[in-house]
Amino acid sequence: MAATIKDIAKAAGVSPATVSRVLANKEGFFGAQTAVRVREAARQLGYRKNTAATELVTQRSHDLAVIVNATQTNFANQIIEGIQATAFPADLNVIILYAGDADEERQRRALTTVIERAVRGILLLSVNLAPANLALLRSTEIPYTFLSISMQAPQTPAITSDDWQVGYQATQYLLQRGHQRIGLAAVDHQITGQLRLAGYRQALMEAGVRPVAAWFQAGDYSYAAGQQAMQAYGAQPAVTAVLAGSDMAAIGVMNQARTLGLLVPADLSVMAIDGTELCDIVQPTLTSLTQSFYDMGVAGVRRLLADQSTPPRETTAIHVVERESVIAPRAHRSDI
Amino acid sequence: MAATIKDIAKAAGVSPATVSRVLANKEGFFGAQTAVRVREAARQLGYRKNTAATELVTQRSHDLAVIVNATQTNFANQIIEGIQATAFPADLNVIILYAGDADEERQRRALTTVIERAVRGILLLSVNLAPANLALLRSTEIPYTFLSISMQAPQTPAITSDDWQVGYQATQYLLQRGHQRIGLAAVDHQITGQLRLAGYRQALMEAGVRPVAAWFQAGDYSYAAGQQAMQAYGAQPAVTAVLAGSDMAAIGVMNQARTLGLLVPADLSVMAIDGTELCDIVQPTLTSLTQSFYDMGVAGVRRLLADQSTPPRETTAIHVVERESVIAPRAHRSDI
DNA sequence: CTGTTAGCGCTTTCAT
DNA sequence: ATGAAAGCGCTAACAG
Repeated sequence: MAATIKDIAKAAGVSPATVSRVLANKEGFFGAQTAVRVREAARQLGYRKNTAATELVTQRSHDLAVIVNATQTNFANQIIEGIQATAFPADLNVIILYAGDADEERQRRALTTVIERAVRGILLLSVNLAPANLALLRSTEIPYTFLSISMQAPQTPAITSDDWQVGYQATQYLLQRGHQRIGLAAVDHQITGQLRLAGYRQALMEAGVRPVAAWFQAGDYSYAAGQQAMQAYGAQPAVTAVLAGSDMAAIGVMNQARTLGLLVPADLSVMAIDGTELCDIVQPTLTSLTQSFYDMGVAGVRRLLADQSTPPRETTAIHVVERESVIAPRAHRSDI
Repeated sequence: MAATIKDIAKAAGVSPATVSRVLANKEGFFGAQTAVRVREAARQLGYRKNTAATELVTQRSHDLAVIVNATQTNFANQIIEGIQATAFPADLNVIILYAGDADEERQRRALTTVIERAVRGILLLSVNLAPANLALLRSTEIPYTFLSISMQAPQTPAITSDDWQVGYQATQYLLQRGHQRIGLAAVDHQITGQLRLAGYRQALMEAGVRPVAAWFQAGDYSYAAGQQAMQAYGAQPAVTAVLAGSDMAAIGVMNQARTLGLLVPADLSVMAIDGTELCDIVQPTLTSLTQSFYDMGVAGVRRLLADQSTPPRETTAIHVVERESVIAPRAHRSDI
């Protein structure tokens, strides 16, 4: 069996309490030579702290849980980096659990695991929690925050981009480039997609463009959803530009367009929402409405650390990054 | 404060021991009606098990730790899926921790965290552990296995592809397609890269081709490394095909080739090692030496669960997936 | 500065 | 089938 503080106490000729104090670095509560003797004994015995015992008595964990959607969104890493960078100096360990976005049972297991561990806080990374699981989460005292997507339920704390503005500003950018017939592809019917759709419609209306139903092709932000949307637009698309719900979806749109014999951006402009490194490695590079994922992670940790009286919804910055996939539309038959 | 089994015991009119037995489902150690009463009381009080207490007394955790390289390799998800799928039925919770590949301090913290929690096993996902941290890991009784990359140190358990075969079979494939002057790009000088290089050289030699030093461009498997390698080959490359150390590196090679005015695969064939979904979404799609990442995850969990007497090194299957980026070389000036 | 004491919440003999 | 009691390894008053 592993060595305990009792063993160290015996070896160093002090009491367990003193060992505890030295090992926990309770400055000023032990003498210098005692410390040396204790630490030496600990080293010799290959002592490892027993976190379970500590947490049991202190009723406090040093862990921050991140629950991630299993359908790995490729921006999760950026958020996690932000989380780590902020948690580390605050002496918090970050533990990550995968949950299925669709799999309610896996969600429940992940939640139960971290709740029973009494973690310091829970960050939910683009996971759509089933109602029962949301209730479970709320039934605890553990602070939590959704990141990247928010829940329909009111008062659910979340840090996201302002998704209405995402739709609005991206569409505005395309309008400025001279597009009028603009498609919106692969955003869902949940709150995130709804807001983006609303912003998109508003931007069109303000420009005097009447949105056409067929310009909107809902989907689940995936590569396949992008492909399907483009398939629906067809080889002679009514739109001259497509705004896609994610980088992957945008790539799906581009590739499908190519399959249909269309050149991007010459025949069709494509704009992505997210702006991860994928935008830089595809050809042509993808112009994007870029989200501040790293900042979401930072803000998420800050919020859990802060007292919970802050407003529940918070947004992080967005901005357009121009790359190669958007140019002015060429004159169309109908425009001549 | 949260309810404990004592509170439930009082509410249900039984002893804490009985509550414990019911809640832990120790079949046959409690009566049917008692169980009902206990469970009802637990529900009413919103009882949550205290994992710290349980682990303290049972000296056993239900957690499996996965330590992941922070430089997020895009195949990590596949491995993690395999881990989850295997751990779940074995009643193990998977917790994931990010460590820096280069950052020794972050590695140490991640390791310490899981060691002090006395997790059931540790899976190291393509992380290159600093020597001191490897020693730390070995000093515990916790079973561990490296996944995807192995350590130089002998007797370090690892589940990887057979990297010599990776280099050998990929090169053989390119030779079969008619290439002779074949580049190897963006593999490192560690054990993984060395083995691939050795396999690559062997395949060339067997085909009667004398490897030229400049055909080998070492790197760190990254996109940038791929770009740099291609930059080194130049606009009139001596090679007709390049085998890249990862999917990202292969994309770096392709894009840089395009920048240099070369068409892939018409002017230059490119083959990737890994075979993740990236290969399918780039244009042209990337022919790859595909690794069985999901299986690595499965095998990793199996090994931790099994007794530790199995041979320390284990390999998973590899195979070539033909896509569009490799064709026969065109006749060269020098060939005419 | 250090030792003594009393648990944290749970499981697990050992009785009954 | 159930209860009493002991204790997992640690921390935190409280004395001194």
